[in-house]
Amino acid sequence: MDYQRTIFSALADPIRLRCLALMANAGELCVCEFTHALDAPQPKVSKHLAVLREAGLVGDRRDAQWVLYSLNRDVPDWVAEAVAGAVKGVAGEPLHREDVRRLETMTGRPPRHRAA
Amino acid sequence: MDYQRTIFSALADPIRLRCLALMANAGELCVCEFTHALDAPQPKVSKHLAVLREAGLVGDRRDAQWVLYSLNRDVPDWVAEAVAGAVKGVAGEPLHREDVRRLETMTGRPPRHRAA
DNA sequence: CAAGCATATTCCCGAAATAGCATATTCAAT
DNA sequence: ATTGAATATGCTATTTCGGGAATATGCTTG
Repeated sequence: MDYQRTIFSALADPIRLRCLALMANAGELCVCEFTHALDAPQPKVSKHLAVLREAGLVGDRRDAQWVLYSLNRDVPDWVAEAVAGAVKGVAGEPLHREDVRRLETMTGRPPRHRAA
Repeated sequence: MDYQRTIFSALADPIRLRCLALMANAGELCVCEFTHALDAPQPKVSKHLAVLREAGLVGDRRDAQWVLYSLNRDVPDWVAEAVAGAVKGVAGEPLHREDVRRLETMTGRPPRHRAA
């Protein structure tokens, strides 16, 4: 039952939900993109992404100086369902629209390479 | 964004997840049935049910000396989706099977009346 | 190797969540 | 009115969580 707790605890934070919604929307993102879109301090963002990673909800890969995070699709069905619900819930929020806008107007975003 | 946090925080506890799974399985249940099925102290169960109620995930009604709790179906779609995922996740756990067994073998369960 | 950017980690603190125990409240029956 | 069962609440101790600031690590380029 610890696993369920881990999953839902990971979902129980606005910053983490906003990160998930951004990834659902834009695919792979690096930490500085989250930082910019959320308008939040980098260590804070980094720590929250670590929580998502440790819960197995996201994967990360290094590309040059960036670390790119993306949704992990390889999760149990019920987890995917819960995450889908979470993302839909966040997508309806004005705050999320602002996040998307800030992301899209961000300058100096890292070049996009293909994932493995 | 506080609402999302409330919902997922409510789901981020094993006792509460087990309660939800029991209700999904057996419909309306009174506190003493939860207490017996979960094999947990009554005040603890009562407080966790209060968290679920305050999050809007369950409803309660009084019937004579009992208070009956049941899943609230009148929630946003994304909430229903998240809860469905949670319940599925719990349903696969051995612990939940034991909860169901303890509930079914419980003696002195309150008589079932019809809800309004 | 030095410098600079991107990211992760550590430390400390205040806020919030949880458990356990005792006690209060509510209702039914006598 | 009193008793007993069912439920809720209050209190305290403990733990967990999130934020902020500083710092460390890793990668890239010159």
